[in-house]
Amino acid sequence: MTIYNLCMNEFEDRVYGIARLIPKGKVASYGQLAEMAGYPRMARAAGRAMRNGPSDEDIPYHRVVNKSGDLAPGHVFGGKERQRMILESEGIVFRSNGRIDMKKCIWKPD
DNA sequence: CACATGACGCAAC
DNA sequence: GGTTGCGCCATGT
Repeated sequence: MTIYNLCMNEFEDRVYGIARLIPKGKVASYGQLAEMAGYPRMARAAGRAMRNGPSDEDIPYHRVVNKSGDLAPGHVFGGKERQRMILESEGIVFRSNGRIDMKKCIWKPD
């Protein structure tokens, strides 16, 4: 166990705490979560955190997406169609290109 | 140690 | 709008 592991634990805990706050009908980007957690330029690590995260029902992993509005690679939520279904059922608006309308759906916390 | 890979993001074209 | 290349950081080989 190194100092780096400890920092990552802190980072991940913060990311999970923030992700939990994403309201239904909104989405947040990986970079956004990283920045809100106080670690800008850690978008990739945020993505990794989502992959390794605990199976906690309170953490809406499906609401965390790429900044350009595309979904997680197919092997995560049992297919992009699946993730899209979930998001659409929450009110997320998709564009004809199959990506989220980030203009409307990006989460802007107070 | 060098290199590749990935739920990323940005600038440049 | 789209593609490409590069920087980013943690991990894996």
